[in-house]
Amino acid sequence: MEVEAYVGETDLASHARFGRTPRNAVMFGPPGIAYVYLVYGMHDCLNIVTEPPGTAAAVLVRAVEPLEGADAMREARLRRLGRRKRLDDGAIARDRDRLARLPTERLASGPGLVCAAFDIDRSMTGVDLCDPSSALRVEPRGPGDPEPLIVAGPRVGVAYAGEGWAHRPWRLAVAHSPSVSGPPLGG
DNA sequence: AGTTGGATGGTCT
DNA sequence: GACCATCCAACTG
Repeated sequence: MEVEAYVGETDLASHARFGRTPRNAVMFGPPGIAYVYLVYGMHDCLNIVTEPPGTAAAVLVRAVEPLEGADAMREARLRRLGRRKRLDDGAIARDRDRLARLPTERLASGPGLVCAAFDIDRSMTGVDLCDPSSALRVEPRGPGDPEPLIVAGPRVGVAYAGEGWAHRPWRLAVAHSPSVSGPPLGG
């Protein structure tokens, strides 16, 4: 499990840095709501709005450790790959084989991969992730589960934000989790 | 095992 | 018209 915090309009790494726009409007609303955007023309990324209305903060879900549903995640990722423009039968077979070999803990180990594995796209923006009846939701840790140790490091891919913001340790992950993305972080 | 570059389209100045 | 809160294949050694 791995997330990144984006703390408001003053955070020059955040989509909220331009103020309220059509894309980021949901960030200015109530917390617990999904904000899904498209990066690099092909990858969806899931955020959870985290602060009361008026404060445009959110958490980017960068990686998740699958506890169940691995087969469904493999199917969802294969379907998403199927939307690529060139798809001959050989390429599809190769994708299926690669996904079958991919360890379960790596099925959602990246922000784009989380959305591919859970079949999340921009149409999910606005969904209430705290409503137990939502198809997509977050749930509290089980009563028997121990509180995990959290490690922190700089956020990924935000060099454009400049010295003041780029290396703040707002990338957070469960220590020793097999399901994290990108560069290792301290701990 | 580490590096490089292509894919691909929405968003903002 | 530039820039991405990315992923993966195809190289190098």
